Amino acid sequence: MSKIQHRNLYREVADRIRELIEHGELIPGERISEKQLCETFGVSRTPLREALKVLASEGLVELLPNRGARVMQLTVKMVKDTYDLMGALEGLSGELACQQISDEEIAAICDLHEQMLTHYRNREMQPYFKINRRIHESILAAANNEVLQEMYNNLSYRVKRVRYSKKMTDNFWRQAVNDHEMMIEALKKRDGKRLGQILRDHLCNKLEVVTLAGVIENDELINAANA
Amino acid sequence: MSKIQHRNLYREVADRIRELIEHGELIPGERISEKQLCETFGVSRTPLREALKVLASEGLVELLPNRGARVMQLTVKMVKDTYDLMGALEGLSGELACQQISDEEIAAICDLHEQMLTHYRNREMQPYFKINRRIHESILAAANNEVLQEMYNNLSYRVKRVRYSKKMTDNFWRQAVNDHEMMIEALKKRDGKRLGQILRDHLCNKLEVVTLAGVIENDELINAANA
DNA sequence: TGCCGGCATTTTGAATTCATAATACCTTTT
DNA sequence: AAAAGGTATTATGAATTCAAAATGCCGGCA
Repeated sequence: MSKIQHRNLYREVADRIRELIEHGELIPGERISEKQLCETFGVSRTPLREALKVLASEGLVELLPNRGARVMQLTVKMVKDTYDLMGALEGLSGELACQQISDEEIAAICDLHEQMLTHYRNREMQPYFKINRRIHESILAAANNEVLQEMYNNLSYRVKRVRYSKKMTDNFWRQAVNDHEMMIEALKKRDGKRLGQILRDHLCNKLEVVTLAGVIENDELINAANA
Repeated sequence: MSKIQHRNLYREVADRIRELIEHGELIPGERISEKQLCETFGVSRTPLREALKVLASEGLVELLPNRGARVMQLTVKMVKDTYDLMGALEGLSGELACQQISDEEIAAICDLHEQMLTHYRNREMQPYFKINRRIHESILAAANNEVLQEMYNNLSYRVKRVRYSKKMTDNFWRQAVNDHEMMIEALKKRDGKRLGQILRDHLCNKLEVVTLAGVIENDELINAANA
């Protein structure tokens, strides 16, 4: 029995705008016309503006007083900063998870790990990433810290756009899988310090940033290079 | 030359409500009457409701659809979770700070540290905490990661209310000062790993939570015990 | 030709109004 | 007297309206 979802318009609208940003249909830096969005969504300006306020405090859009809203522009530094943060959060999630994770949960993660390995051997990128993501989510969930989850998801959303532009070279991929092996090992031993360290240091996300940093200057804007 | 502050009403209102919450004039769990707040602030419902949306995504208030807003109720678990997170963030700030902090910045922090020690020796609680806070803020600033700063400040705001109820026993205090000595040492050596570890493990905030946890059950609400 | 200033238009900010969901109160019935 | 149901009231959700700021356009002027 799932909770009844009283969907307010502003939540709905916020979700839709998030999608638009994620899929690159709203260009970063470009001015968001309230009227236009109102028309496309078929709502009045009130819920739309409320949605923009929420998105602004999530860091997805920027509100310039008397000058409307625009999609937050990401710089390489911002992305790097965000990834540093996410690394720390993943590390914490690993430590906390080890303190209380059940045998069943560990088994489930090991199972996911095996599936991931299969996808790796078959060089199936998309399925690989999907499982990869689920593993990290499982650890995050096992940490049993809602505040942490909320923060992580928020950060994750901010940089979701740039994930499309990642390049997965064979070397990086192998390294990533190797890290996951170590992770599983640490998890089985419930070695929180070690799992945390692995997650912090070797966040597979890092390589994406490295890739990016090679191309774009530190304070330069990230162009909306999406799929 | 400071930036011109275009103060929108909703920002102003949000700030005011934050103050009300912080000072315990809005009781956690108690329903926030829109009309009443509108009258006290002398604004219409539109900016008020926008402010509430912002505060909600900051985690300070809770919006129940069709049922108005209420000040977020803190449970001991939530506070503990938040402090775990803040510990991780402080740890990160230490690591990052060591990578790029200048000699001048280190000197400034050492200076603050000396001031703090004086207040400690004189048993001047309030000044001690003030300087203590400034030290942590300095390290956070030296980390040069705006996203991190933003997150930390947000988390800090959420639990600001409970800080009033902390008890500083002699033992805890001595321990805290001792940690600070180690911190300074690590900072001088620019030993990021170590500074991070010290900050993570021995966040002086932790003791407050411990104190609290001794009195209140884990999922119990924290009563609005303010100064 | 290029720049400045004023008017018109557009867009945002805030108040008001209208609609609908929730709550309280009162009546009715057992 | 207590409970159930229905109506009245109140509070919230959303649209509309009004006000003010910003932008754009045009003409005048150097």
